[in-house]
Amino acid sequence: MAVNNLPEDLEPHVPLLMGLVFARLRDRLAQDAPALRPSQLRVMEWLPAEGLTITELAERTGMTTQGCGQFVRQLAGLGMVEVCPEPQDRRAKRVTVTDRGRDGLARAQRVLAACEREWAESVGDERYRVFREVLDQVARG
Amino acid sequence: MAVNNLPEDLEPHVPLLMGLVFARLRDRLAQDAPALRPSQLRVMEWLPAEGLTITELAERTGMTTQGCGQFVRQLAGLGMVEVCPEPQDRRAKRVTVTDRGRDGLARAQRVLAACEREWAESVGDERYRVFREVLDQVARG
DNA sequence: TATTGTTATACTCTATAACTATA
DNA sequence: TATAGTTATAGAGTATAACAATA
Repeated sequence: MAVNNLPEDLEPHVPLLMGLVFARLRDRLAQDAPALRPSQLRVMEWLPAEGLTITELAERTGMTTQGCGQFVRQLAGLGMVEVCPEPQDRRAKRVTVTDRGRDGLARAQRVLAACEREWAESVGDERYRVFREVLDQVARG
Repeated sequence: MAVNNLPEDLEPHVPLLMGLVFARLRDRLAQDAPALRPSQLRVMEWLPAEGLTITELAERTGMTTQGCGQFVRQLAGLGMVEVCPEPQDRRAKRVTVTDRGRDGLARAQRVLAACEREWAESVGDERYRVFREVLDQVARG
């Protein structure tokens, strides 16, 4: 359960509001695309078709290689990614998305897209477009 | 370290962008208002001057009473809140913010406000106003 | 030596279950 | 019997440190 009944007159700060949005998205994903948890999604999303090594994936996601390795093992156990030795460098491993993984990702992305469409309809397309642009600009610093 | 170099042409989804904003805020708070961690802030913020019982605070924050109790104990240990028995109901405890807690909160709120001012300046006041409104509307559902 | 990945360990942020004391 | 709070335990999502294998 997340906070839901914000006092009408309160002006909450940005992280509180974003936390509520996160909770809403988490619930929708758990409902409609439960095969991947949000944290797993966050890792999977960065894998291109040709795959990446664990170190490369860790860089993309902003995690340590250790943390990333743990997620890769988890995801491999779920059949979402495949881990193969790299012939060029026998230290490294190449992580690629499986069909199952692609399906899980696609489902999650459809859920997120549906949420965004609902929001845009609720607040107005033009206002939502501005929201999206500002969010992107602020996030990129 | 969080993801920072998003590919220029990529259109990332909302939770990814919000995650980046969160990371930015977390770093700023750790730098300029380190006395309270974000999760502690999230609990403290809901305490009015007259205080609340743990059960009431748990409702406000959307946590379980157990989780809330743990934060209250932590915060009491840091001198940020004071926990007194309720004379009317000897089962209950009243949690109130101390001077130290008020100071920590005020510092954190100043940091958040400064971030928002910077963002507004960067993207334009009117566009930031729309962003804030849409975020509020989406968060409240 | 530097890099890739693993193992071991630990910390934070919660949750659930079982309990105690009071109402 | 229901409610306020605590204790015990656990799981998710990371991190750091130390290591092994390879480059």
